[in-house]
Amino acid sequence: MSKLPEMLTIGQVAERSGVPHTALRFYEDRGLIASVRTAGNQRRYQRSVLRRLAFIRTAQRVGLSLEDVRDALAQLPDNRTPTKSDWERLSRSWKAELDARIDALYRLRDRLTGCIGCGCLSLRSCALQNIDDEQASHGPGAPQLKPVVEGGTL
Amino acid sequence: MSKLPEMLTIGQVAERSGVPHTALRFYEDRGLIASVRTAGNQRRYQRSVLRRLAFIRTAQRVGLSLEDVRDALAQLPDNRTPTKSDWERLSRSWKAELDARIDALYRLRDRLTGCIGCGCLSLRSCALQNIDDEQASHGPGAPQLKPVVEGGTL
DNA sequence: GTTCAACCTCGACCATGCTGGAGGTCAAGC
DNA sequence: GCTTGACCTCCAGCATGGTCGAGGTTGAAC
Repeated sequence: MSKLPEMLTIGQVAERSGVPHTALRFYEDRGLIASVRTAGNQRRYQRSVLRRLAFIRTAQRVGLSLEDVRDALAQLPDNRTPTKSDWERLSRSWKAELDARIDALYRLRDRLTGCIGCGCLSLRSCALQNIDDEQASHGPGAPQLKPVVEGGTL
Repeated sequence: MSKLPEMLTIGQVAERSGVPHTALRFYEDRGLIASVRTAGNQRRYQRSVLRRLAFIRTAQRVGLSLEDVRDALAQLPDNRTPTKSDWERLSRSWKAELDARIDALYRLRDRLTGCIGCGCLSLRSCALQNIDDEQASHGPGAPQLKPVVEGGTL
């Protein structure tokens, strides 16, 4: 019957998670993880931080920003075990994001693959031709976008 | 029978591609696109640059770095129409990269989704528990990685 | 009670992927 | 031949996602 939660030091978290201590402080700064402090001002982490970190790192590997991750994790309670509905909310919002990214990747890959099939020497009818659709809402810059990819060479 | 290739100015490329001229110079600097110069030192682009740009932007949106893109595009010839085998090489290398990313996204999503199913109140048997595998080779930092996610709260 | 690794803060610095401005040149239209 | 917008180079700056080091404190072991 452990009443004391057995907190982890930053060094232990770094070692166990594989995340450098510098990054741990950085994540804390950005609100992705939390710690409590000892009387001497040292960080102590709940074990649950390890799972959060695994989450963060995995999400980053697939191209999500720390801000995305922070927003998602913000839906989970800091101080209690997440309920099923906590999970459902997080999961739903992530799923949409992940689905969108998977979809974009598929389209990119399939277009490329399609180009092998079509030979791509005459691109006028090639699937790649319409790839431009993708940038319609891409960041700042010139307004947009007469779809002007004519047949020719890449 | 057009003998003159009808080159585009940087402003035209910016407008048609939606990529700001500042970014175009940046990409050229990094070797992702090429231009020729007029007698007066102004850039002129082949129309094919539009397709390269569409490619670059789409790839970026799915999380590939400019370096990745540059390496991939480097396999295409600058000065002639790509042959089928040029395309096949590019396509193969990209496909592997994209497949890997799609896979990572699927696993992340499915694990999350799986957690709804399992309730995730007792995580000891949850798929998320093993998510740590993913970071085994993740960048610099502490060596690695006793797999220490115990049952508990996220 | 001293030692010494591990911890703290703060600020500088790095890479990537750009944007924006200064100061000057080019080129097409009148 | 002059105007004017589009172009040029170079360099500073910004956001993100960190790392590194200086200078000081903590805490567990001896």
